[in-house]
Amino acid sequence: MTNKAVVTPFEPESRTLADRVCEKIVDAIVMGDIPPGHKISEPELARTYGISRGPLREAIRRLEGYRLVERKPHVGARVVNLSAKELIEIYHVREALEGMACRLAAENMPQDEIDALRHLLDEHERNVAELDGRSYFQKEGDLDFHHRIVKGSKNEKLLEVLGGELYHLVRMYRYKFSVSSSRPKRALKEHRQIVDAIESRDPELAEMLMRRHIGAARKNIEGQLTATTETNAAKHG
Amino acid sequence: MTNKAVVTPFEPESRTLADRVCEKIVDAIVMGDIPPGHKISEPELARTYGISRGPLREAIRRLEGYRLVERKPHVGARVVNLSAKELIEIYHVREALEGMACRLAAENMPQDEIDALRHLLDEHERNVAELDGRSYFQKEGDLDFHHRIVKGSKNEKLLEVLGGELYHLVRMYRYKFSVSSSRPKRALKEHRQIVDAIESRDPELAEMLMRRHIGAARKNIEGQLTATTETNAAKHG
DNA sequence: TACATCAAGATTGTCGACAATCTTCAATCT
DNA sequence: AGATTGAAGATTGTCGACAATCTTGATGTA
Repeated sequence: MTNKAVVTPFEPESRTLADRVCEKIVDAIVMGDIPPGHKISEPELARTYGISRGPLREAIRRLEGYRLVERKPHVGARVVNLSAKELIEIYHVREALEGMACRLAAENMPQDEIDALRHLLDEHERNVAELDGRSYFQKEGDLDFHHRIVKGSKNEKLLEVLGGELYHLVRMYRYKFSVSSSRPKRALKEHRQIVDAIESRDPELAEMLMRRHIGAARKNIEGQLTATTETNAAKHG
Repeated sequence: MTNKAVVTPFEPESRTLADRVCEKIVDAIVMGDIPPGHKISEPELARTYGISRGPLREAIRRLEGYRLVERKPHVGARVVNLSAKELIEIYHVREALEGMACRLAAENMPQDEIDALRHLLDEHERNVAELDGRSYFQKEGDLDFHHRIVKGSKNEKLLEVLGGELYHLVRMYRYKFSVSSSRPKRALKEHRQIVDAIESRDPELAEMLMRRHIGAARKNIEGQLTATTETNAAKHG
């Protein structure tokens, strides 16, 4: 698990212990260092990170808020197990929320942020050309694009919901399935269309394009999952 | 199986201390017993509820998850202050999420739940007729209607997001502004149209009607708020 | 008078220990 | 043998105390 404590020599660490430890555990879970379904033992993790159980419990409570772990009273916390059904559900939620975010961005996003978004897409295009897609940067870059649009909506609650409960789960799924955009060129084209709609200040079109974009990704995933399910059925049947 | 302690004699309070206290504080905040902006003092509340600071801090962490309080490190927690801007934001989020919920309900809601929903509306109609609207039952009943549709979508994540971060805030706003449906008859008619669309298994129409319904409520609120703002401006200007 | 400095008090963050509950596994009974 | 009961061990829930940080108000100076 790449322990990592011990050092941290020059760090004012103005934040609280729970803050830092929570961040570390989030990464460990998202990147699969702590596997899905794994028990979260308070004494063990407390030893691992060299802190007491108090701040650790605070961190675990936040993980629960991020929906990364599930807790049962007097039993403990386990890392969530990612089911295909839940992944589809998340994409439905994203379709609704990011569609609305895109609509609002077409109304509220400042021009300079739109320009920056275009530059980001140019950069992505270079990455896609160089690395032929399916790269780490492509994955995180896609999230960055979506995140900027949500910020551009100037709706704090949208940002809270998407960033609080959904963001980490989406990251986790991507690391697990490496599914991201298996069609990077198509996705990039759709991204450009979305920015065009935002810059044209056309909320209806912007929302529709974003919903199609996410809906297409969902259908793509549904296809992959049913395929693997059938494969497994063939194996075991 | 049937173990479950045989009888559950007089509330063994199988839940944890933090659970129960959290519930009490939620009600206290939502109903205005603890006013917006008020400081949440850990020692004070611990004395009030007769528990230690440990479980109380756990409860406060959950309140933070519900967005009912905001916490700053080394400073403490305060009850959120409800701004008009935030209320509008929440209605945008609801429009997106409940619109999607309604679409999915048109696809997945079982017939018996649709029937129950119709009965609920009949009951509401009686209440509206008797009490001439603006009653407590009307407020909670409206939330009940919306809640059932979200459950009917059979999408757990939708239920989590709406129930976890938004539900309590909406309740809180209603208690504070007593704004709810200032047009109960109109709202009831819209509710019936929505159920019709769901029963017709028409996802497009169902989503559109729900979005219009919530959008209308938002515009209604926007009107009231700008009106009061102007009044205040006139007063103080 | 207004502003900066600093000390006292209070509050939050952290820790270690005890109590309540759950899990495990061996012994017993049908 | 299979199921059931019970005790041992471990884990979570709860508590009280100490340390670190913030807030408040008084003091002194320009």
